[in-house]
Amino acid sequence: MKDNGEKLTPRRRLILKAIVEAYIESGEPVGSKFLTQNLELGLSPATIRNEMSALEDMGFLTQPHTSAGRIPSEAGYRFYVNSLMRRYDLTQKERSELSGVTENKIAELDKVLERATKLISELTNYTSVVVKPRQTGITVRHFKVVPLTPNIFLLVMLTSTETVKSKHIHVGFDVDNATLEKLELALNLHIAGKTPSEITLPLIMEMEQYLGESEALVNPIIKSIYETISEQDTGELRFGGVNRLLEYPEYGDREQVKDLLGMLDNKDDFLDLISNSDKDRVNVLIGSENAVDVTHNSTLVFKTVQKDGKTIGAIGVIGPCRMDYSRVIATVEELAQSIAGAAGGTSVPLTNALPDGRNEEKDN
Amino acid sequence: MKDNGEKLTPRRRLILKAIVEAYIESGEPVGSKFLTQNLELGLSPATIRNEMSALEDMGFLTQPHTSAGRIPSEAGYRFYVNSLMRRYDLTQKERSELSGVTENKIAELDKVLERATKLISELTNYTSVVVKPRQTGITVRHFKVVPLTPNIFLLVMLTSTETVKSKHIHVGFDVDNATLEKLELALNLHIAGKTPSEITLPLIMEMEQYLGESEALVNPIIKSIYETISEQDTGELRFGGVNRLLEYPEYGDREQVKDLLGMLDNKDDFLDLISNSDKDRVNVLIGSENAVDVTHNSTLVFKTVQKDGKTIGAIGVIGPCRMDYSRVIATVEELAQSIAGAAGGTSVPLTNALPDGRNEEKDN
DNA sequence: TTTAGCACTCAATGATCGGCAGTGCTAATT
DNA sequence: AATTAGCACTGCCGATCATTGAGTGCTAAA
Repeated sequence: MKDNGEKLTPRRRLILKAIVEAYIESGEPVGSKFLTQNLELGLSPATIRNEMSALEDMGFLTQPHTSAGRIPSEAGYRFYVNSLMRRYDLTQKERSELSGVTENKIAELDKVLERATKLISELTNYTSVVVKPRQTGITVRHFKVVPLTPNIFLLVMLTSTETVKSKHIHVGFDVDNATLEKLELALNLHIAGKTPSEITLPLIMEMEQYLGESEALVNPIIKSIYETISEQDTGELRFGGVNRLLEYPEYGDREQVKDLLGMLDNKDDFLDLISNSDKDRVNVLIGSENAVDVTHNSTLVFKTVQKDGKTIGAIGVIGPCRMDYSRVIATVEELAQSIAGAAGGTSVPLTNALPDGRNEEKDN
Repeated sequence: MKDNGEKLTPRRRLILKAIVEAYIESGEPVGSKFLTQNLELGLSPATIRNEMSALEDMGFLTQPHTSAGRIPSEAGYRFYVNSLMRRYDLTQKERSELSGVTENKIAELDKVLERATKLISELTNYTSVVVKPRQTGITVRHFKVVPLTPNIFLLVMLTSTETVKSKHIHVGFDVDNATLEKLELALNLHIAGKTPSEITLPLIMEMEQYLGESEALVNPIIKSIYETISEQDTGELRFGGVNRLLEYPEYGDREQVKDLLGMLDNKDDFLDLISNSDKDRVNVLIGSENAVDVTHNSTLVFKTVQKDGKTIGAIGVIGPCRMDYSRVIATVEELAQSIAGAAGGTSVPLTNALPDGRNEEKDN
């Protein structure tokens, strides 16, 4: 059971690749007969069987039971993803759909991510996962105050994450517009650009002093600012196309689906996972490689979305280990880049996959 | 097979009620033996059997097969909900949790509804449904313009539905703050309060003229306004606690769950359903009473949320026909009222259920 | 090194068969 | 007239068992 994939004979690579791809497509264990028919080697089933047996010894394949064909083990998928997989070329149509996500320049992240959820799930036919990670050091960059009624006004905040939040502020007395303008000015002067820890008591008192008799405004406003920042801060996890999970026989077990869906509620593990991931490439976590318990029988493919060097989110796909890796990885990568804004133009390399399928090079 | 529920003997009502409640709790067909043990009538199984047979003839019960107990038919549930059910009294704890949804005066509808989704699903242990209906005649009540960079500014719009939307506007040239102030003024003067159909070409041209050399600003803005309004307009359908569906054996069929979840994508039927519903009470749609195909084996309990006489949303629960109606209805109603703002204080009557379970009155 | 041949294994399928929970009917009881 | 005891009947459920067939591992021959 040596797992040294480098020692793999070209022929074995070919066979492994064929098995993984056949299994990905059909979901049925792959037998020697099938391979002789669909692989253009002039080999008999017996030979294939020997090779398959060897691949099993090396840990790349397993047998569900003695008299069935082979299916890839996690190590098998891993080796496939790292070394065998041919990169899927997105069609023109797919490419344009993906870039369409950001087309009309809506810079609001939430909206973009929401569309991304839907699109990626449709294109891959798996359940999509979209994450907005927790963030620290968020500030309100700019304040606007909009009067509504004499004692209600709207506090509009543009945060450092480029999103706009607004809060209704109710106060116990009437406030005139002049006061509100003064308030707006004060907020932009004293509070804008400060992180919560920088908004200190002296600062608040200074504000109150400045506002004079309207100092009662300050308290609800500071509260709203905290709320806004912590809302932003919380992180978010959203799924799309959940019903697609149920298309795959590996999710026949109700419990598993239930647990997976339950992630929506306790999202912390997931957020940690994302924030500890490799920021530069598509991450592929196969089965138990995954740190989150409930996904031990699933594969998670995701990539963080970077903007100006900061992680503003992550998009990905969750599905059975038997997943169309090639297509999924290509799709996730393209979309992540499209969201990041193709401005930089530097093409990020795909995990370890070779670009053109010519993977059966002579080995050692 | 006369379905005339009024003709029901008090004893039969009692038996029907017991069967429905037992079945709701256990999910197993209810037999005569169980009833003699748990119902404090001094009756033998044989007598009960006769009565059950009669109830079946009237269409309130069915038998899954000859040698099983009875389960309620849709008509049975209906009669139960209309005439037999005792209203569930929320505990103090439940009540306070429900009212907590709106407690810190966050008037932003989206946020409230999102919390509602979660809460109602937790309290009832069914999947919750939250709807923001399509709306017509939406206007932007107030505009604010916030400069970001020389050629990007933020257009903040307060709509007639009390939500705040903002769009980044990119323009091909630099705009100074004075122009933006002028723009803001113009928007509030000419566009605020107008529905899309009232924003006519002459009006737009007037705006352009007023802005003079910055007329190029007008087009992207008008586009953003349309977008904002139509986003608001679209309606939204959200589920919460989807995994709870899988707890109930009636959703053992994968296809059914899949279709149900698929509703998230094509939400139109659902939105129609809500907008055609009774606005003043909790709607209970049992199985095929439901117009939407995929819910033919499910029950939908929902109530619209009114504010100032306008329907701003709907909340509800979806689950198997075998549902704890009493509790669900009470929860949905309480929450809908809590969201609407308990201000009015007029208690809306529950469908047709009598308030105190004394339903076994003498009949004709 | 490859391959043909063959015995072997085990999941899946389908038929058979009591057990059992609950019914409907009839006749006896109140 | 209403209720009940008795009893035969029905049909689901689970267990058992035989059959089938795809796929394997091994051995010996090419």
